[in-house]
Amino acid sequence: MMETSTEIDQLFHALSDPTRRAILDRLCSGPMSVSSLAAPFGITLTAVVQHLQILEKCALVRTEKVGRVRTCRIEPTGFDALERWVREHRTIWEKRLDRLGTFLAEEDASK
Amino acid sequence: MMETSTEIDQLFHALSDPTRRAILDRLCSGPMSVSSLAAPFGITLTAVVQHLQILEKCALVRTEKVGRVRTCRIEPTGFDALERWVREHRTIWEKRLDRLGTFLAEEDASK
DNA sequence: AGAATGCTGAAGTTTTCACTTGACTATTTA
DNA sequence: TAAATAGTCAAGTGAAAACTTCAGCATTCT
Repeated sequence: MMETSTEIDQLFHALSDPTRRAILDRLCSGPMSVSSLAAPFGITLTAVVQHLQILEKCALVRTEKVGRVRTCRIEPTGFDALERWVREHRTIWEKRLDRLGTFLAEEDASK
Repeated sequence: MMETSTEIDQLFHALSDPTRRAILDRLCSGPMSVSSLAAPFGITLTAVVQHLQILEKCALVRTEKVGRVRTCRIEPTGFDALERWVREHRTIWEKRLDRLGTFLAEEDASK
């Protein structure tokens, strides 16, 4: 169902995995090679690379290969997209809360 | 891997599905029974209920059954948790960018 | 040159996910 | 009271997700 696999789908999906969020946290201390990035996680290098591909696809991470070393760094674009989504939806949310407020006020007045 | 299935995992996972986000959008126009909520989606009632359970578990939706009708409404708690996560991580992100700035400045100075 | 390092690619496994079917229960309505 | 309505429950299906293993291939070090 839902044939439109949007950017935001991928973004939320990427962030829903604790290992992936841990990778981001780790990259916050600065750029890193894949293997030193992978070191503290108890999973294979391959698995970490797969996570990186997912993070890269939604612009949370950027990687660049020089020689045999691939360096990974945080890419803020994806995070910006998340912030945008949150900001847009907060206003909708607030509208709804206003409506609820009105409803409660009306109910109160009718007593 | 990663035995700690935290709240934020569930939250991001819940929001990663387009149908689930559509359900939220729909509920923004006000509380609704399960069947009228489900009407525009081309999936079974059962499927919608399953989505609702996921949304309810991470406090994005609240439901209440009166008689044979279950009324669904938005519950802002989950959204608050998301905003908190974004806010916390924006500062980390910014720190990283500062560090990058420092790095670039240092590199510049050494020329 | 030879060995170690850093990563890549393909294929397989297990678990989780989104969804369905169909049979059932409780509440309204006619 | 019978029939329609609103939702529930248990079990099953197919595809995607999160890994793994293992065999390769450049690059760098000795």
